[in-house]
Amino acid sequence: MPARTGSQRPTLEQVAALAGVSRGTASRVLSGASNVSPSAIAAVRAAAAELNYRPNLSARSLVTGRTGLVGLVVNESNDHLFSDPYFAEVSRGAHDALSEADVALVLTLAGDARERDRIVEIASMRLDGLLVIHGHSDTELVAGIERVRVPAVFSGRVPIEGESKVWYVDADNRGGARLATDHMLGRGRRRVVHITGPLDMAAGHDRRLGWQDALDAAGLERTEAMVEAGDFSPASGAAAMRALLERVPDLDGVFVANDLMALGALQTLAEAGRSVPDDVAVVGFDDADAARASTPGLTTVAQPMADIGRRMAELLLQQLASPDTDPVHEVLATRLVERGSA
Amino acid sequence: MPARTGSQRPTLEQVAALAGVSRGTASRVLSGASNVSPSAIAAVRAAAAELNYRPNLSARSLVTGRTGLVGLVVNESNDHLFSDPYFAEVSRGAHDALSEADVALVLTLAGDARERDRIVEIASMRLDGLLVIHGHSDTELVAGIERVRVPAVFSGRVPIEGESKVWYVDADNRGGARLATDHMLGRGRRRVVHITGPLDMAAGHDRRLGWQDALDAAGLERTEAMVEAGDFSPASGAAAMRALLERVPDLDGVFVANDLMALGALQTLAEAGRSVPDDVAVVGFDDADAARASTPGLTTVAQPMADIGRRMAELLLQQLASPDTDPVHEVLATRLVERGSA
DNA sequence: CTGAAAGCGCTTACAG
DNA sequence: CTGAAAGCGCTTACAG
Repeated sequence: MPARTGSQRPTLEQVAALAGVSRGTASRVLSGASNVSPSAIAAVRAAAAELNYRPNLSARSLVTGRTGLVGLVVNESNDHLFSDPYFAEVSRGAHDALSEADVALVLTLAGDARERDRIVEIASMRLDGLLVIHGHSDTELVAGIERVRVPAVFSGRVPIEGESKVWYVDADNRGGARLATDHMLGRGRRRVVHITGPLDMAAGHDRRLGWQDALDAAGLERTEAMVEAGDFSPASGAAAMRALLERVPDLDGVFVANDLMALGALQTLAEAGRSVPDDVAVVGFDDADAARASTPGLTTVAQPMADIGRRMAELLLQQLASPDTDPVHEVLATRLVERGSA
Repeated sequence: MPARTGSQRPTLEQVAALAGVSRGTASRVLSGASNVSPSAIAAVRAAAAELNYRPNLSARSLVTGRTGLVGLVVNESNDHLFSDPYFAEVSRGAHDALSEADVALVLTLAGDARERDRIVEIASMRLDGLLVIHGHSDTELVAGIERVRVPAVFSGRVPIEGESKVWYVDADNRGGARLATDHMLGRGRRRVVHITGPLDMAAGHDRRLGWQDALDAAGLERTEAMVEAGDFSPASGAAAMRALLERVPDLDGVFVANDLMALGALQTLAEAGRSVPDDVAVVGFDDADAARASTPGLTTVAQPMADIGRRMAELLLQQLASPDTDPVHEVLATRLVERGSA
């Protein structure tokens, strides 16, 4: 007798009995097999409806070896990441694509090393695969995933440099950053500095490269003094902007690696008496809600976040269907959203 | 043979064989039962470690009747809700409490009626219970949950008015709103208007009541013209602020039902040439990241979001352990966070 | 097209 | 304290 009270849910056995067929036939009907007679189909469907039958997924999993569960791994050692719209949108895209395949998303937060190990363990026990969001390039997690051989797709290129052996979907961060910087250069800015994201994340690393590309292509001077690192939080953006104003007093543009930091930078600029966009142009990245609410509105680079999630899910499903395929990598285009700040 | 390739994971049978005991005894050791000999414990643990044994959770669920899976229901028919920090923090709190009990969170997004039905269906098939976040007072969802008798705990009072038959954990929205409004009144403001959240959400409804409480207690005039509804988005906050400035030109304070809308209101005030806090005091609600990044910093009401999630999880676990208990309701305290805007 | 049967990997009274 | 056995609810070759 199950521990759970009131679990007198109808079983396939009862559906079959009511329909006057065997359990095997009932199973075939409900799983949509082709080799069943029309009369059996009708009888079983009617019986299932009458009893309000819902299959016991644990029983199904036990025999199929599939749980219909995919882990959504969020590396939130950094508090700000989790409230980042990126997480929300990518999750939504993944959720939608997975729902269509009757696969559910299990939320797994990887705060520290202990939790990361735990995720790999949980994955090996009850998950068909993993969707890994963002992830400060986490070599341990990648190693753990490879060790237990659980299918996985990452959001963002992994690893940051060198050949990738894992599946991933990424936005064209480098191209987007180039777009942002070119936009300012095209409007006459000549001293465009950069506030980076965490450089151990592909997004941080690549956006920096895009900024470099633009400056180099324009033949402008580019020094280390023109770059200051942030951690994607508003406070870090404000601090980085202060450092840059100190080091490069004649700056007239700043490409900030995300919107949250750009908001912080905007505040610092206001406090320093520099008007935006007249004195200094500012472009962020992400097209976050907050980018719309700032004064002036933040010009930013939008990435197709929901599409990234959707493609991640599709690639995982594909990987589940045919394991041992070579890793697939996809890069999705970004676009500039002009508002008032540049 | 299971469909999944490479699923030659060791079974309990193999662990038992290696340990030289029966499957039953191995099971007892691994589940921490007390009636096992020390030597059996040692042998089984060693064997499990050597084989790197991980229990098959589907098999366990099949006999226990418990899946160890709890659904996190997010009503995101409103886009902004999902990127709200509330979601992130509550989820994190719930996740942490649940992890300790080896229970995993399944993300379920309730975008439309169809998805809502689907959630109830999924719940009845594979979830032990439901944690429902925010939820525009969704009577259909509540009805569906009661119909399939799945244990659930809501964040936020349900229903908005009248006796509640469901379990919930809520922040003291009314008290917090009172705190916010009193703060402005205490500093000499006399015309404090209010931008509400969706009034079909307990948070929106109760925060409005708190604002009323404060004005009434101070014996100040309070009219319908002093209230404008928003939907928790920055844009709606900006629009509401415009309407209020029109109707109540001599306003000197505004209590905004959340920070995102407060940011929008701040922008409108700036465009209208009203300085904050000199001309108009502004207080938000949530203590969102963005509240720190604005200029001036937003004075706001913080609610213990992670604690709400944690308590929700604990109450659900309690409900699972002893079903048919009377519903429990918990209200957690809020506090004022002073920054520059009031 | 269908039924009978085996089996997925576990837990849990039951007897001893 | 332990083993043998039943059984959780499904799917899937297999034979017909």
